[in-house]
Amino acid sequence: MNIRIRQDAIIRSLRRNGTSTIAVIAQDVGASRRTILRDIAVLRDEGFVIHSEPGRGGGLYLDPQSVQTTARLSVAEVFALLISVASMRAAGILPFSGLADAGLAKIEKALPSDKVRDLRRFLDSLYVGALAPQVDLSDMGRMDPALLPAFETAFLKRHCLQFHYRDAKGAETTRLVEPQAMLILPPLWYLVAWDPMRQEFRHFRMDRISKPEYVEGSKFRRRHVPFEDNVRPIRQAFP
Amino acid sequence: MNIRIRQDAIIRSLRRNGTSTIAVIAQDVGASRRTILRDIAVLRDEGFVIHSEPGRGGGLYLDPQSVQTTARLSVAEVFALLISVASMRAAGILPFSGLADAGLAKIEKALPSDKVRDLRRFLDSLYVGALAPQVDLSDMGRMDPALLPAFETAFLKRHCLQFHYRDAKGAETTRLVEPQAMLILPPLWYLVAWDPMRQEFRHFRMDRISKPEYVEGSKFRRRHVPFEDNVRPIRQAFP
DNA sequence: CCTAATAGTGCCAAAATTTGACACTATTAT
DNA sequence: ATAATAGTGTCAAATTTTGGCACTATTAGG
Repeated sequence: MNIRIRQDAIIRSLRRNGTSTIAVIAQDVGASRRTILRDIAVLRDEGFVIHSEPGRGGGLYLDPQSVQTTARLSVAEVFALLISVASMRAAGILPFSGLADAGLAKIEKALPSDKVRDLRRFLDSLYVGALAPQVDLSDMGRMDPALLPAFETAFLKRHCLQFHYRDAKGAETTRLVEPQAMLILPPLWYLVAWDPMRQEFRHFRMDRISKPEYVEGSKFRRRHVPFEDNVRPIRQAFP
Repeated sequence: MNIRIRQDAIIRSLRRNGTSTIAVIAQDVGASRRTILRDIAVLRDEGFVIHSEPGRGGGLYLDPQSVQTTARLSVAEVFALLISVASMRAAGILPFSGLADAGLAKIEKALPSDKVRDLRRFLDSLYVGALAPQVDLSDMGRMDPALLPAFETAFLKRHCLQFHYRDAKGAETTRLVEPQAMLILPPLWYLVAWDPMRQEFRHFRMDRISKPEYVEGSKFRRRHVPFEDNVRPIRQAFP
């Protein structure tokens, strides 16, 4: 049995029975007494506080406060959580916001120091998404909110996006691009993307995009070109 | 060698070299090509985005956005985060809820399974019954819709905007700025603008702005400075 | 077109790690 | 004194991981 699953079973058994003995746990999870002892040593090492009493009538007891979790979150995930908690608190409707903050503080602290810069850089693409779903204003009139999911997916999975694009002269073409960021300059939304056909970054007005679909497993080599060096000035995006 | 340690070494190697090949990594960490390939499959499974190109001149590239963090959260903290995200989603106002969910799913997965059940049960009863109704979307408010026209004009005509701003401490100042974008983190709106006096980008909470008026014939050139180097982190925008 | 260099997969035997059994020590209640 | 418990050390057996090999697919260059 997978060690992870077995350790989970041990914790479960301890919690269920309150106090337990190694023999009982071994029976419970279907492993030998020796193995359970080894696993418990590991769990203690990982921060679980497991009290024990030797002797007749003795046993094990899991300190309930010591239940912790480790999870590896991507910067994007941390950010999504940040947005969520910050917005809720700002709205004054988040109970336990102190706890949520404490949790997030831990997560942020666990980010390697150079990732703080990454986090800021990531703002680019988030700027966009952060705004996206519910902006319900006459502003938004010019772009179809139904388009957004495909773009979100494309950003996050880093897939190519294919769509129909009607340019300023009304000519319609099919594009296959690698999305880099969303830029919102009310009332227009722009997709900033690498166009591999033309080998350059382009802005696409969202209200001129139709039938988007993301193409899994991009057949184009990814651009690792720093964003800021390659995006054409915003000015040019304005017709 | 321990698989965790080896995977860390692979990530380190990828980050150090930017682009790399399997053969080089294998040399680097002292394992066979086959093993590196297996490890990379696992890393991808765990959320690392590793791009690859076959063929002569091909190789691997670790997407910097997939940088991950490990943090130990107590059950209470996870709980608070769950409430936050679930409430936001229930109210339909959480952007990138997919990401937040993914993050929380990871956290939950790392919790003993009975805890997860407890959390879910509690959450279901909580957000349906208590939280969701409190989220009032009409409260998009906090910002006066009457302000928008002036801002729209400023954006479109690319004029400077002057307004009164009351900061977190209640102090009121007059600002003259060049609007760049609107950042919407419901229910708060932020104006992202270049402040020529202070020579930096600033966030202004819209609900703290009053008496806006645009100044025709801006004497300031519009800034196209990349966001990431100049915008203060969103977090700091929340007092 | 051909060749070299690369990512990726399937298979299997060898290598390494984990597990279980057993013998042991120390502690405690009856 | 005895029974029941936590905990440790050792070693062979069981299981998992690893490396080697043969393979396919893709790409760049000659």
